[in-house]
Amino acid sequence: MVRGARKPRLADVAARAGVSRTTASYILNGRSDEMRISAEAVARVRAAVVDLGYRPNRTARSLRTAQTRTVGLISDNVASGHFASRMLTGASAAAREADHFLLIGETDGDPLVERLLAEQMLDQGVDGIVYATLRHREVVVPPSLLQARVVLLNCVDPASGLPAVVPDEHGGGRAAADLAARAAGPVVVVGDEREQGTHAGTMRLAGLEERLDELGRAVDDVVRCDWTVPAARSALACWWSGGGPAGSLVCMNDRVAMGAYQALDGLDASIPADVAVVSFDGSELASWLTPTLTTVGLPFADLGEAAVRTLLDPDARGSGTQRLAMPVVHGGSVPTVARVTP
Amino acid sequence: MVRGARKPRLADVAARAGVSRTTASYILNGRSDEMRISAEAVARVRAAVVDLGYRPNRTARSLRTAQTRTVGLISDNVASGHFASRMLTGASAAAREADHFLLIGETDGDPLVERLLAEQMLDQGVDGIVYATLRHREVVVPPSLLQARVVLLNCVDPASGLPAVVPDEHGGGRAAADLAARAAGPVVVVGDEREQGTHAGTMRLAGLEERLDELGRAVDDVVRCDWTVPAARSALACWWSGGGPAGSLVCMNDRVAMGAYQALDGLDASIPADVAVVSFDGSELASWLTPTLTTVGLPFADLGEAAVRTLLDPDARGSGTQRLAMPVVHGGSVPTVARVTP
DNA sequence: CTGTTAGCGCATTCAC
DNA sequence: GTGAATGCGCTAACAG
Repeated sequence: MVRGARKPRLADVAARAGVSRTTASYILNGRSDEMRISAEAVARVRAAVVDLGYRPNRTARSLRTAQTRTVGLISDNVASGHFASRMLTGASAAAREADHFLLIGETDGDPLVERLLAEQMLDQGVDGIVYATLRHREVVVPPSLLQARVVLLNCVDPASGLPAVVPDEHGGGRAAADLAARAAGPVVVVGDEREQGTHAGTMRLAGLEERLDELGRAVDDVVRCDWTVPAARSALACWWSGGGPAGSLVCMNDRVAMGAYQALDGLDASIPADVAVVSFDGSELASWLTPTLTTVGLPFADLGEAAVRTLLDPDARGSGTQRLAMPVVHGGSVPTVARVTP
Repeated sequence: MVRGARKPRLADVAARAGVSRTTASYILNGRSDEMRISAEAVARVRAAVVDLGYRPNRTARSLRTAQTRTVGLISDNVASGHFASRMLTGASAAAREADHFLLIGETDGDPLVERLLAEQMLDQGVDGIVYATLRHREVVVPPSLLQARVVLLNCVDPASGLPAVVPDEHGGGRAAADLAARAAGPVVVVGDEREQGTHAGTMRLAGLEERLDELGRAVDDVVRCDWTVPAARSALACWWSGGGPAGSLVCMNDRVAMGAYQALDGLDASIPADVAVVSFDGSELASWLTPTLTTVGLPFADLGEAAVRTLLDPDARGSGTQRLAMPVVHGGSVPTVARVTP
């Protein structure tokens, strides 16, 4: 690149290559074959691009094409979520793969900010918007959003019929059932399934019950408490002192499991010999506990990736709701199943 | 807004208000006074804007002004960091305050991706770039970045002299010393201060030693281990069995502290009666432990906010390195200081 | 196969 | 105080 020169324009490239701007434009947009441009012209243009250090001006291109190659992501609190923020990782990776950029904005749950953000993103001319939530739940997307292509991430809006990408909580519940069933004795759920209006709790519980039933087992009790460490700790300690012991604990998330560990620590029950513990989330916390926690993971990065892919996929209009599998993260909190080794 | 009509342009607004595009433009850009435009014209234009539902086309404006009102944030792994992702929250909030958007991209530490991302952001015409890292450390920013305004976030590049925003680890170390000194007995540091080439460890240790010295105390031992739960657990358990007990433990981060709790759990030492525990990070984990952990917090959201503010502040060219205070998050793991109540 | 031409929507200089 | 004219850099009809 010639130093000190101003930023080269397409016209400069064309001039240096001895072709017209049109020709140069076609070549740079990969339409040289279609337009049957001479190989020689192509070579000259490419050389000129390198010599001049030419980089297309995306703003100008956007003005012309009405496409910005950016996608917006509006969320309540995703970036603040200690674990859910991986949705951003996945989303930004998928965007980059498709030669797009990710614009993010957080509303902190404020509908006013939400509306503002949506309008501004629309003004900015994003090619689409991902509407994400920290917790898996039902939402009503602000009407102003609907001017753009929208994909829901970790939430659903039944009324709108918008495409959504969510974890398969029901399937996760079934997976948890298989894990919990490895231990004998009563299966006890820890955590209120109706926590903060999320879908997660009820769907996990439904899957759990369905699969347990198939296995000839059942949820024997539910210890209702908030999905936090201290709440789970005290609720479970209280429950334990007032009733029979459990064979396995199914915790609504990893923090609840941590609380359960702490409660069990004060009793004479050891994990997994006396009681098995399974939970949901797949956060790093699981690997910090002793024994490590077996947990049905939330595939946040994959969710974010799938959402952006769907958004950018031209023929994914009414693709409905994609439910991504929740992978089991194996730890030491459930008995290992004996395997037949030849 | 008239339904079914195409998106109104400035010309439409001007026509409806009976003025020229120029006049309308001045009014919308707040230059009506400067240009001494009649109040009546202003009112007519504003009314037309509302009637038509006019929204300026930012792409066109950008082409004209060579400003996109977007800032880029390139990081290694910030969005994946369970706690550091709050830098994004702060950064996006600060951007929005300044009527900008935040473009994010993650390199996962790959220099190639980094270069690509930088080039693309430059092409995109961002008004500036925040270069962030998950861990506080030294970096060498890719030269291609230097074409734009750059502010470093949670890292420094001594060679470049680029403005940076980082936590005040040294001050944090001093704060930890005051906390640790509340307990009698040896002060023991847990965690290798040279962990993964971060600045954090050495600076925290330096501040700790400096302040302890002022208090007539000292770091009596250092238990070197990775900054993870299992490493800290086993290292400390081993250290304890091989030497004298400690009066207070200063843990290099909250996970190390969790490991320390686990190690202490297996011994006869209770927190904080027998041993005080202080750590760094201020993550949520601190509130999950029993007793809750006293920790010197990393102000991630503030860091992100300050970085974008600095980037967008026209007269913050060579503002050097801003060190933001690490706020103490008080928990129950150190003895409370007796207070004189009247 | 290549060049001419005309906008995309806006900000701004310069006459009136 | 206002309006006509120009160009930001690019794409894409349309004509040669």
